[in-house]
Amino acid sequence: MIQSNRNAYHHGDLRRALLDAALARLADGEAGQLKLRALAGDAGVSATAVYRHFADKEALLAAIATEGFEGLRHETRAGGEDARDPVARLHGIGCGYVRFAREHPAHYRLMFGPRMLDREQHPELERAAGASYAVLEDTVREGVEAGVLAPADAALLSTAAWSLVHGLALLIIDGLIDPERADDALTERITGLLATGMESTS
Amino acid sequence: MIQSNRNAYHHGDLRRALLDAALARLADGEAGQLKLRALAGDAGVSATAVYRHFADKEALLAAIATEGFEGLRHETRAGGEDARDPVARLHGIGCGYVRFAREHPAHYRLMFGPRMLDREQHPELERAAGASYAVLEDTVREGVEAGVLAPADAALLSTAAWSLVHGLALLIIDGLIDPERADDALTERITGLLATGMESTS
DNA sequence: GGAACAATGTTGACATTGTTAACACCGGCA
DNA sequence: TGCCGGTGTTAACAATGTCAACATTGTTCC
Repeated sequence: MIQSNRNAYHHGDLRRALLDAALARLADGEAGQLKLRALAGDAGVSATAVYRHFADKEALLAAIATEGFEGLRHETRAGGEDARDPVARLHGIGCGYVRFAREHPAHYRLMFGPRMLDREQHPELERAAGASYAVLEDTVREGVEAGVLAPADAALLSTAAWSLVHGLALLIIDGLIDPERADDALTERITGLLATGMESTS
Repeated sequence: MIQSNRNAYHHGDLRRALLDAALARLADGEAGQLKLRALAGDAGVSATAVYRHFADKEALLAAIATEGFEGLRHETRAGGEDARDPVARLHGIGCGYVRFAREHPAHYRLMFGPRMLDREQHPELERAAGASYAVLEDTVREGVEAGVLAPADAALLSTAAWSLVHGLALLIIDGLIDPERADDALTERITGLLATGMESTS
């Protein structure tokens, strides 16, 4: 386990360094596409060295997207943590979701940008994405079982909630919603509208 | 006004031909990026001829996106046409919206894909996008004025509705929702959940 | 300890693609 | 008729993903 073997040739953990470089560029805005040569340069390494750690560019992007989904999972979980009932938890999750997208717009776009078909070729991505969705899904199921959410198809409610926060997140980071308005309060009020329709009317 | 001057040199309406080629490729799925050389080839013309009609690739994409927004406007308008009250009209609009995305996935992705910042540099795009959004917005306003929608901030209701259909549309075309389930009925049930929260509770 | 071997980097080259520059053709107007 | 603007062509360049061949290092086994 070498951890920082900077002997001018072997890098130590180039894979990690490349991912960090990519994350840094995403955090900086970096409107356009990530460029392998640039990432390699950031890591102080030759362009083709990338291929020792990633099959191709798509594999690298998949790895980044995977980490994004892990972050999204944490943010949503944290958002719903100190909520008493499932409905309040859903609100927290929704706010966490949109907040993640707002704080990491380029990263979020990458997560949902490149055709999702390739997810089937990147099991890690598939798993991470599923895990992040499960946060929402599980809470909805909880709510249905607790009787506070309409006993409709639970999958339907999850899909609706996901659609709402996903759409809102994208509209915000694409600048289609006035950035002034785009804060937690907006998310809260909007998710509140859907929550009303999801609540048990019994 | 020459319309089909195929004298081996001057094309007649290359601009239109290029756009049609692009639309055809989008309709064919065409997972990746559109390539200028390919479009030029489809039109039977040299790669650089494109630049006589479009400043650059982005301008061509903007033109395509513009036509997409016009199509979206028509589809949503048609969807809400024969509805009696504003709420029913909103349902129709939502279904039309998602249907457009389902029927033209690549086109829809292009419309929202490339950073929206450049919209400010493409007035046509800006206008078309605004007009398509107005269909939804106007109907919401109608509903609020008619008293069937909650007298909350009308902009909030519009944003919520847009978020929901936009998110749903993207989840569907990105394959994140089981294609089996993705039909008008799904849209209808999901928009129904939000509509409940938007309706006037007086 | 030393020799094979796997892992990891490097250089050089190639194909693709967007884009520009310089030139060619065509149709209309003075 | 001759010029000119609009339109299309070829040649070439730069950026970028990727591969092949080679170099270097770390490891493992005798």
